[in-house]
Amino acid sequence: MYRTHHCNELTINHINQQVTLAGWVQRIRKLGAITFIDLRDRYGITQLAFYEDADKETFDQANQLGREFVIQATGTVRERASKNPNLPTGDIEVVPHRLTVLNPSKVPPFTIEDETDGGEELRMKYRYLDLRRSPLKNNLLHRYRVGMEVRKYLDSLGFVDIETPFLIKSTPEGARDFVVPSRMHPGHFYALPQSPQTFKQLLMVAGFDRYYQIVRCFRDEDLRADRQPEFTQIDCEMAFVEQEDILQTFEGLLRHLLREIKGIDTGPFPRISYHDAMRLYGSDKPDIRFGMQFIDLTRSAKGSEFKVFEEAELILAINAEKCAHFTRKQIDQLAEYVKRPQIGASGLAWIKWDENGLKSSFDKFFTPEKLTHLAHTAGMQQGDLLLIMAGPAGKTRKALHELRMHLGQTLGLRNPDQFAPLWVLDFPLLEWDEETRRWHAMHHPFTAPKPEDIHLLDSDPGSVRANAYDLVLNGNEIGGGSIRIFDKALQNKMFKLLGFSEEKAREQFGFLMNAFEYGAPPHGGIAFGFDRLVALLGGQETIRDFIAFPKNNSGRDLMIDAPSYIDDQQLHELHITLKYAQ
RNA sequence: GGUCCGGUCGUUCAGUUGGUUAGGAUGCCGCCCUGUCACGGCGGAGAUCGCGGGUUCGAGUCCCGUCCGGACCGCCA
Repeated sequence: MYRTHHCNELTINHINQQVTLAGWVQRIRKLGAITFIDLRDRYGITQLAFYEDADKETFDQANQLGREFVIQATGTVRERASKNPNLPTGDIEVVPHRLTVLNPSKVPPFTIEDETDGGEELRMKYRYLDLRRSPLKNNLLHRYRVGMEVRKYLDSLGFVDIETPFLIKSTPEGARDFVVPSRMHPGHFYALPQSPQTFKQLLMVAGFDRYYQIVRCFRDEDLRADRQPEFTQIDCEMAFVEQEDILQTFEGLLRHLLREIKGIDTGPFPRISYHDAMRLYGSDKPDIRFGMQFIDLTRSAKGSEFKVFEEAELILAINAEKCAHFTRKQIDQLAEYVKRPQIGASGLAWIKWDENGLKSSFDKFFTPEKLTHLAHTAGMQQGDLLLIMAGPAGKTRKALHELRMHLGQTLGLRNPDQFAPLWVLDFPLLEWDEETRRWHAMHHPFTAPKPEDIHLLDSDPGSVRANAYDLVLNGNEIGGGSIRIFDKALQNKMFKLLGFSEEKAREQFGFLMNAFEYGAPPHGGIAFGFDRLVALLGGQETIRDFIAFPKNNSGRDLMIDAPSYIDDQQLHELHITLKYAQ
């Protein structure tokens, strides 16, 4: 046995006991005739004290150690002469009489401290060292805890964890697939699942009723701070349910997590339709920790010589309460922000109401009476700053959404300790893709249209609403799902709308269509982005720090250096010839 | 596919109008130090300024290209 206790265990109650500890050398403090060593393991830190007078040999040994050496120390627990209240073990220290170096260490390339001096790239390359640091270590422990609570909750409701395959078939819908060449079938490829979607539906046909899986999914798209090419979903499906059953069940899941992990009870989640979310927030994942809902001024702002307003399809405003003190420079900076190419607004108009009365960026076009009327229509109070954007509807909503989020951030309204979940309901079933000039499934091709909208499928597909829902937390989509089509005829109709020939549909999804001929129950489900959920519950929006071995911005694993070339023999076996020389 | 930011001792940052012995902090090494816990004090070593070209009497600094990293847009049913 390498140790009798771990490094966060010993207290005043262990005084005079003989103990053996093992761990990493965190820090060495040499004071002349005393040397202190902070010994670290997963659980915490215990101070070792070496005295030249008492035990010269062990003292000399201790002075040979370096940072991150793995050592084993046997000695006596003593009460400290000067205690450290910041440490759970701060009342005691261990005075070793025997010291063993289990393994020496090179000097690490960055300091293993809570606030490390290492940059991102280096820490990714030496991820196993970065994970020794408390913040990262705690993130992974937090992730484990969230996962356990998910399992506890779902298990208590009779959900069954069933594994689904990773080597499956490529499908044209959705994201780009990661693809795996088949050695035994020349020219054939597996694809890694973007999600276990069809399999969980087949499990419903199989009668499993309530399925879940915390499962890896793969999408070959560009990365973001909150997006990795492989990521984890809490994937769920239920049979014999309506939308309301699913909302209740998974609202329960998030409430359970918030209660168990954060000690917060949010009460029932608000619900909003997709239509209203876009109207009031310009986003299908609004952050409702703060107000600043959109105000439609399209009618009331018209009727002047101000061309920007006159020619606009839509005029929207947000009221930044108590921001009338913003300087001209600050407002210009906001305008610059929305004019960045990523947002692409053409400008920003404003009305300021301070102690000197109303002032606007379009004063020369508006009479004072008209300006006053507009300010009142927008619900302004003295001290407020109204920010107005005008232009094509879609673009204006999007840009004002960005401005709202930016303001929320800079005004400190996006408090990571506050949790404001909501359901967004009634998503459109389809969206028109200008590029391919065809309809796309907004959620996925198996999503059921609302029964009352089915008659519009032929005449006005764009206005058909789906039984689809997203769970949004603090401006992040953390889960989404739908009631599925379980009727073969309707599913065929959907495929047709999406531009699949009958032959193509059978080739891609024939297995599902076949299954639907053998008694498919009504069913529906939801999937949560586990990494995102874990990060949000941890008070952050970057998922990378909650994944043990993540990929970098360009999809590389800097530690193992993947992806990489493979040798010709492997290529040969896989019947692959490279078009470009390495 | 595109936009923006960055790359300087092990690490992290500074480096002014182009002329510096390329600087600080931290880490590392050595000496001193009996109560530290971000210990302290003194001293020392440590840099092809990402790479390739160009402008110039002279480039870390300006220009072009390229590679790498980060953030974002497109993309992500």
